[in-house]
Amino acid sequence: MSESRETIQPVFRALADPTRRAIIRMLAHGPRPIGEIASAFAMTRPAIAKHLAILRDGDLIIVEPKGRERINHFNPAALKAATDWLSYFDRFWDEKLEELKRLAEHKKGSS
Amino acid sequence: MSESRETIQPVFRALADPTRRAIIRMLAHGPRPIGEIASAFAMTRPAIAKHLAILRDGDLIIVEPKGRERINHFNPAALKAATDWLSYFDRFWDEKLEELKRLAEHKKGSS
DNA sequence: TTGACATGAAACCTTTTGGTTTCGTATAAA
DNA sequence: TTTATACGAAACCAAAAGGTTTCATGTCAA
Repeated sequence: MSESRETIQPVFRALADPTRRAIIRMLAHGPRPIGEIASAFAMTRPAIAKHLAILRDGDLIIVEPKGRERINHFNPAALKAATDWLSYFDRFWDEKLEELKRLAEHKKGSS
Repeated sequence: MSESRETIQPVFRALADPTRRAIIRMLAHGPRPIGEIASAFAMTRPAIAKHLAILRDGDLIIVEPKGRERINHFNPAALKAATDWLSYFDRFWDEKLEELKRLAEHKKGSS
């Protein structure tokens, strides 16, 4: 009842940082080694390496060792956990909309 | 280009904590004052108050002052920003699936 | 008007986060 | 077989996050 899957925490955690979201967008357009990713940001390679570790933890990227490089691939399937969690609230939309509308009316009346 | 809206950061930040996600689920079933929310968790009221502040920052809840109570209402509309961000990646699904499939095959071959 | 209650707010503490610099190591290339 | 390159890993640091206890305040109810 509490949370559909325990795998959801690492995903939402990964999505919480703007740099990591930017990395996801970048890798969506094609796999890249760390060095190439790092050169696109105003921070050092080790900093990016940590972000990649967190993304890996959420299974959002998969690493392909290739010679002395390590190619990072985006794994869109991992986003499904987050999407599912969010879609649960679709059914509350109409109901809550009415509730909040009434609330706004009252507030207007008492101003 | 970087991020559809700057309003997305407070939303993803709010969603990153399991307690806050639990509060959202609770409030989806009906508005509640702080005290009632706090009594459902193994932490103090001020701790919950901080979580509510972060949720408010992401516009995920709206407060209705009512006498000496402050009723917290869930605002599902605020989740749209996150949903939209995620849905952008739907179009990469098939493409990446193939890419990762080939990757898995290669790995199998070289083990 | 006095007391109880629901809450906000401040001060404080510990752990996590997001970054850095420095160093070690495996692979590719000269 | 050197040398350059791409990376991982460790040690360190400041700031943010997630809690706590304590106190002040506004509102309801006797």
